[in-house]
Amino acid sequence: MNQKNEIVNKLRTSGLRPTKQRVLIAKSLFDSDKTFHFTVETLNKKINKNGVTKVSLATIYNTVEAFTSAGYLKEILTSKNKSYYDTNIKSHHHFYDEGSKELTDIRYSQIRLSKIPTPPKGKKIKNLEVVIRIQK
Amino acid sequence: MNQKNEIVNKLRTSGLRPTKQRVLIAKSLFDSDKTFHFTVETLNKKINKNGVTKVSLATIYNTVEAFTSAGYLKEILTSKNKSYYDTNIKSHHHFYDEGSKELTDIRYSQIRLSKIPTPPKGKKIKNLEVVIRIQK
DNA sequence: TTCTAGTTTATAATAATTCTAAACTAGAAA
DNA sequence: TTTCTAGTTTAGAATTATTATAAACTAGAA
Ligand SMILES: [Mn+2]
Ligand SMILES: [Mn+2]
Ligand SMILES: [Zn+2]
Ligand SMILES: [Zn+2]
Repeated sequence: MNQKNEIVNKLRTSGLRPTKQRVLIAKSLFDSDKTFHFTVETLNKKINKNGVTKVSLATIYNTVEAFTSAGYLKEILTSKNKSYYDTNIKSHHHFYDEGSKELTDIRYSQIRLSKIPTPPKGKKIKNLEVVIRIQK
Repeated sequence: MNQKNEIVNKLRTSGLRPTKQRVLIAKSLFDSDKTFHFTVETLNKKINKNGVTKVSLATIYNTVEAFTSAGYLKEILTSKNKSYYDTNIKSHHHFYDEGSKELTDIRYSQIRLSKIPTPPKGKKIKNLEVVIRIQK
C-alpha cells in the first residue's frame, strides 16, 4: 500500500481526486521502473483485458489528458491520426520505425546540438525534439 | 503554357496521368518560388474558393497522397488529428508555434548536430527532423 | 451522516480520413 | 478519327480517433 499512497499523493498534488479509476491507471503507467510509449488504444487494452471493463474508454481519454496536463505524461508527435504518449517525461529524443510504427527512446545526451537557431521575436523555445526515422 | 508542360512532364515521370485536376493542384502547390505548409483543409479552400468546386475533396486527398508518394510533397508530423504537408522537400527543420499552430522552416544549415546515435541493428536512418516548439 | 463539486460513464456528436462503386477520361491502339 | 480501357474522379457512405453531453455516482469536506 506504499506505492498506492505515493500515487494518491501525486494525484492530490495536482488537484486530481484519487479515484479508483485514476489510481488504477496511474499504477499501470507509473509503477514500473521502466518508461514506455503507448496510445489510448493500447492503454485501454491493458486496463480492460479479457473483456472485463474496469474503466470506461471515456475515462481513459479523460485521465490521459489530465495526466498530460499535470505533466505526468508527454504527448509525442509521430504518426498521423493517432496520439502517442510517453511515460518518460524527461527531455529526450526518439527513433521512429516506419515499418513497425514503434518508438524507441534516445537519451538526451546521445544527441548533441552544436548550433540552434534563435526563435522568432517574442517567442521562446518550449522544447526541442529530434525524431530520427528509421527503416530496414 | 511552359510551366504547364513542366508540370505535365513531372507528373508523367512518376506515372501519374496529368489530369486537369492534378495539373490544377500542382500549379497551386509548385508554381511559386516560395515553398509553404498546408493541410488538406487549407488546400481545399485554396482550390475551391467562393463556393465553386473545381476539384472534389476526395481527389484532393488522393492527389496529396499521390504527390507525397512521388516525393513532391513531404508530410510533417506536428499536430495531432491533422496532417500537415510541406512543399519544401529539401531536408530541413521546423519551428512549431503552439499558439497559432503555425510551422516555420529552419534551414538545414541552421542546426548542427555534432553527435547522433547509431540506429538499431538492421535499420538505417531515413531522415532526421528537429522540431522546436515555441510559445509566447 | 450529509452534501456537493468533481468524476465517471454510456452514448451521441464531430472531425479527419479512407473506402466504394459508378461515371468519366487520357491517351494508346486500331 | 474512333474505339477501348485502365486509370481517375466523384458523391456519398464508412471508419477511426477523439470530444461533447448529460445523467448517475462518489470522494471527502463539513
Ligand atoms: Mn483521423
Ligand atoms: Mn481524429
Ligand atoms: Zn520516449
Ligand atoms: Zn517546412
